[in-house]
Amino acid sequence: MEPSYNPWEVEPRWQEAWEAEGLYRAGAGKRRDETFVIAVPPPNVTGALHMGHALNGALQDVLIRWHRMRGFDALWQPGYDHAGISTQNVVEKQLLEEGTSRKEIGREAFVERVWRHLEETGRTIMAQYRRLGASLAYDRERFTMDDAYVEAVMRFFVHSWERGWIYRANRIVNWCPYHETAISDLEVVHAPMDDMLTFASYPFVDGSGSVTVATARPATILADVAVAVHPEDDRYRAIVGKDVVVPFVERRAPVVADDLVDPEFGTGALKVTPGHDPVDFEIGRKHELPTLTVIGPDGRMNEDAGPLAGLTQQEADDAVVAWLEEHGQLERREPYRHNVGTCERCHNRIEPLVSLQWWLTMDEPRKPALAALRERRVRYHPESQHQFAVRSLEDIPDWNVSRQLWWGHQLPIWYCPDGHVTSAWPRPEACAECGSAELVRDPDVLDTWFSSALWPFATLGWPEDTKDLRRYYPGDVNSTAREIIRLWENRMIWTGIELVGDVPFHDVIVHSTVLAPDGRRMSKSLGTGIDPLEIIDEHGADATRYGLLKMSSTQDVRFSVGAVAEGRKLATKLWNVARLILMNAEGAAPDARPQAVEERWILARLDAVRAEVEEAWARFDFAVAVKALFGLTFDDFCDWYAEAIKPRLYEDDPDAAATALAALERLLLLLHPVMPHVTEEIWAQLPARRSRLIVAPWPEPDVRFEGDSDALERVRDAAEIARRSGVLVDLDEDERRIFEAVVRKEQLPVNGSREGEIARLRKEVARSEGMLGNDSFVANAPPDVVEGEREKLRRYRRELDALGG
RNA sequence: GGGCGGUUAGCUCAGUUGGGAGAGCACCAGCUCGACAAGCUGGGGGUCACUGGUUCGAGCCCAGUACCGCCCACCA
Repeated sequence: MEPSYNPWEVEPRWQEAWEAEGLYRAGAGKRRDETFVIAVPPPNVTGALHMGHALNGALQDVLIRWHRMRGFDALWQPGYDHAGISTQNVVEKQLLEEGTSRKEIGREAFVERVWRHLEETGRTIMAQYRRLGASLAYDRERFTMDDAYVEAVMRFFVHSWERGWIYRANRIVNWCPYHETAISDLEVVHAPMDDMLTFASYPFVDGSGSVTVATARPATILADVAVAVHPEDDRYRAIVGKDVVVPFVERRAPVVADDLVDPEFGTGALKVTPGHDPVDFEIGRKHELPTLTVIGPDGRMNEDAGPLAGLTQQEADDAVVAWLEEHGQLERREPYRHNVGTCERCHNRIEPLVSLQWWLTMDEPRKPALAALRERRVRYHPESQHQFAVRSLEDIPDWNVSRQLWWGHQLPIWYCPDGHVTSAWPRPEACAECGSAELVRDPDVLDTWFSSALWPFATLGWPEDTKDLRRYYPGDVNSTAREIIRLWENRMIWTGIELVGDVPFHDVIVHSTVLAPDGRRMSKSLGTGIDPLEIIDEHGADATRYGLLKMSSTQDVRFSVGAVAEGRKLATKLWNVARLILMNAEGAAPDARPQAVEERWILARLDAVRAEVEEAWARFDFAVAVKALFGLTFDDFCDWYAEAIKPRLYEDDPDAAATALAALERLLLLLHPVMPHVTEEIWAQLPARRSRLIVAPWPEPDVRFEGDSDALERVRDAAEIARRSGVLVDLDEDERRIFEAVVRKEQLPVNGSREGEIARLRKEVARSEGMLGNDSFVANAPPDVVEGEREKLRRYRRELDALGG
């Protein structure tokens, strides 16, 4: 073996070998009929692997590798999302740099351009997942724009249409003036912004004075249709029902009462602009007010803004403020910091605009999903996220599914010259109502998440009744970030139930958010991002996986290189102890036939940790499993077992060699899901290996040594006492042999003294006797706790006795 | 504003029905002994954020306070 472990040479070699040998494919090494399926959350087709992907990849790979070793027919489905607005954004920026625009080159050329861009630079993440050692079924890569996938999306839309779930409505939506499309609430990011709050007085028509309102956007005064006050607000009770004159446009508008108004804010009187504010839209609807629009899709003032038409909002704000000042209706302006909605892709300010969009009602579709969650047929982990998922479904608003983009799935909606609307796929020959053949397709595309929602089954061939769909659906686990629950997870659940007749998976892991080391969010714009590939390059994939799994326990965790370094240490240690055993076991074959105390003990420990790790994997507690494996390797296997058998290995004891190989084999099996590369590399050098470790059978429970797990404890206690006091307590022959192998005489005692140790033990005895002498404790504490305390007291007394205390 | 989570050693974090306060890193001391100096052995270091409560007993349970973070959100 090489004298030192080199992950940079070993890891890529195994990654290539596993894939070339077909061991990443679905069902590789299967020994039973049950399936285990995870569909990877499809990353953006233009994106690069970030820390969240790496963390999520590591923990999904652990589950996949573990089940593969257990003999399941395991499938980890890879692929990409076309990411409508995000991808369109990338290509539009390129066009801008080239001095042109999507509008200039036209839709067809633009879409072609996107495809070309993807061919050149897209689809890089799966290569990066390979570098992490992620055992995805790369031969099955899918893309949400694949022909077959488009079929599924079209079928889903027409199905929803036929169910009567699709409708078109003029509503106020979040409008991105840069992309010129509606986006959903979930795509809006709120950010603090410094504005001015303008106080303007609106005179009453009857000349009886005026009412003052506060606004952050004076330009929208042009679309005001009312002033609203809270019905309980005594200051304004008298003016409800009066009419005011809207400044600038000098339009007559009523004062209405509505409890949506917050009496605490500003003056307690609100100008009502249904065309440009969601709250006002709602007030307008309740009071049957007209909806006026003065801002266009490009964010500028439109033709209804009269003299201000064509101005930017900033310019229009200034013009209106100037008008107010001139007419003595400007009371004051003050600085005002508040949260405003921005587009999550381009960070431009969102414009609430009234617009005609397609919607999917959620009343019906959510019901079976809610039932599935309540009956725990789908379970979110941790439990707090389950509650959140349920609440999200309970409060779910209708889904705006149309986007005014060019990159995406165009709606299968057709208009005839007479205005009839039909939804069909493929393109119908003629209008169903009037027979006209001059059908025009709706230009809008579907929300990206409309297609993502089908991921667990469209990747398996739905709507065709394929062999894969029958075998691998429903899947088992889905793992994702917290903010994706409403965008993706819940939607997969109700579409799965509706379209395929069953939930797509039974467990949803909501993994931790990895923050930058300083506690801030990792983000490109903040410059706080850490590239997981750089971490892999520096420390190796195994170490990175270990570190990420260790960081997966809490809701938010700061990225710590220390955790990765710990993983690297573990890989090196494992490599070295394997070297010790292999160099001294020539000619031996792995055979667990333990005679000696330390052999029974390590095999019992290996089995205890196997059980512990299985339990942790099963409840998705990755950090606990990884910690147990670290302790097993360092403390139990290397520091005690390997040291104890060293003298026997040097003497070419065949039993020691055979058992050591068997124990090492078991250790490698347990570690493989976390550190696949270093374990496979060692496995390949074991004598009489039967298969690759990646498909080797996971160890069965080993009950032979039950009770032997404590066999070494006496030796460890003796070592402790010896180090503290220099006194060797009574040991039998085997125990003495181990003691002498592990504990070096010249180090005894390092410090402390017999007297000090006796004092320490006497203190412990006093504490223990105090507890046991307390009747309340004996009466109220659980019996096993009391018994445990008695056992401790007996041990302290024994040790005191041995020391002559 | 709402929801969720956090506050334990210098740092990053464990602590599983309430009963000995821990790991890794960092630090200090001593070790080239036939796996490993990316190592080995030992050591120092904590008012478990704060206040009150329940209990024989609280890092853990309850109430409140402070600070931090994430997610969500229609205060113009």
